Amino acid sequence: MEKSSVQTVSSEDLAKAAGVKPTQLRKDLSYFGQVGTRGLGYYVDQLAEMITDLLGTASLQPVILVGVGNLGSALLSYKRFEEEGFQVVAAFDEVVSPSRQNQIVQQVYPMNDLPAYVTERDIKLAILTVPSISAQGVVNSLVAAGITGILNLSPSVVQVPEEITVHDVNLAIELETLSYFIQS
Amino acid sequence: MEKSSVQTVSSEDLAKAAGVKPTQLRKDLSYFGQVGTRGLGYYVDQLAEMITDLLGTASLQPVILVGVGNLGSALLSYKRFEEEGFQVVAAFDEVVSPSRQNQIVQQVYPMNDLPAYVTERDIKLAILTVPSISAQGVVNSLVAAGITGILNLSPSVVQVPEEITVHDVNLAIELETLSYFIQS
DNA sequence: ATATGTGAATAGGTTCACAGCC
DNA sequence: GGCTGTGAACCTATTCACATAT
Repeated sequence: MEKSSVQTVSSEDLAKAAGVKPTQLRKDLSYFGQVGTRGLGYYVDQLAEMITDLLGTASLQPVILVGVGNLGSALLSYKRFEEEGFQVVAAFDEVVSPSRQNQIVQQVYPMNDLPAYVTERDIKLAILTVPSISAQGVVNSLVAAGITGILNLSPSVVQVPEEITVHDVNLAIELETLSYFIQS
Repeated sequence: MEKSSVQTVSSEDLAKAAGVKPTQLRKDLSYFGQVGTRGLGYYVDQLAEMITDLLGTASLQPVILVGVGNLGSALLSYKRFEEEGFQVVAAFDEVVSPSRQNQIVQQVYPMNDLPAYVTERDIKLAILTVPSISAQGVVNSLVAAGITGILNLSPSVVQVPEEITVHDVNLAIELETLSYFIQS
C-alpha cells in the first residue's frame, strides 16, 4: 500500500488481507496504543512504521542459516526474507563440500567458524535446517554463541534456556493436519 | 519407538518428545477414546495405528506440488514427507523450462495438465509454492479440479469455499515473530 | 504403586455491542 | 455518518486434582 501511495486503510480491508475479522485486528492493534483515526482508518505510513518498529525490522536484520541441505539451500535464495527486512548473511554446515556451496552467500562455512562469526557480528537470529539427529547439538552451539531466536525447520523438539525463543515449523505435520481435516 | 521395539510409553515421555505437558497430551488423546492402560501407559503399536488411522495416512497419500521455484524444488526432494506417509507424485508449473525439471518427479507438467491429472487419480492434497501474484488463480484451479486440502507456502491469503481446508505457512512471518519476541 | 482418564477450575483468546471521536 | 477503541460477554483451550483401573 505504501508503494502504491495509498494514504489510509480501514480495519476491514486490513482484516481481509490478513484473513482475520476486523474486530480482531482492531483489538490486536489497540494493545500497542491508539494508532488509528476514528471515522477514517489507519494512516498506512504511520502503521507501517509502528509495526516495523515493534517487530524490530526497521533496519535490516542479519540472520544465519545452519544446515545447507535441500531445504537450507532453497531458503538461501528465498527472496521474501529480504523484502521483510531480513538478510541471510552466512550459511554453515558440518560438511563443506563443493556441492554444498551456493551462489547466494559467498561461501558455506564449517560449523567451527560459527561461534566467532556470530559473536563478532552480534547476530541474534538463526534458521535451522539440519537433520533431526544433529538439531539439539547445533542448537546448543547456537545458544552458546549468543543466538537468541531460532526458526527450527528440523523435525524435532529442542531444549533451550527460557530466555531463548524457538519457533518450530514442521511441514510434514502440516500435511498430516490437512490430511486429518479433509476426511469426510 | 516401533522401530526400536519399545512396547509401551507414558504420557510423560510422549509429552516431552512433543514439547507439551503430560496432561495436555492425555486430554487430547482422550477425545478419541480410552486408548491407554492405567498404571502402564500406551502400547506403542496400538497408538501408532490409531493415529495413522485418524490422520488418514495409514496408506501412502498422493500429493501434488504446484510452483517449481526455489522452495518448490527443495520440497520435491524433502524426504520427511515420504516418512510420514505422503508421496509427491507430480509437480506443475506455468513455465516448463529445462531448468525447472527435477530428478525426483520424472517431469514438471504444465498447469494445463493439472485438472485431468488430479481428477483421474482422485488426488486430494496440494502443496502450493507459487508467487503471491498467481496464488489465488492457481487455488481456484486446484479447487475446481477436486483438491480439498492445500498447504499454502505462498505469502498470501487465498479465498476458498468453506469445505476446502487451507493451511498457511509463511516463513517470513515466522522470522518477524521471532524478531519481535527476542527484543529486550 | 503407578499412570491414565476426566470433571471442575482456570486461563486465554475472540466476538459483540456500543461509546467515543473525527 | 463512518470507523476506531474497548469493556463485557462469550467461547475455547489448558491445567489441576483426583477418581479409576491395572
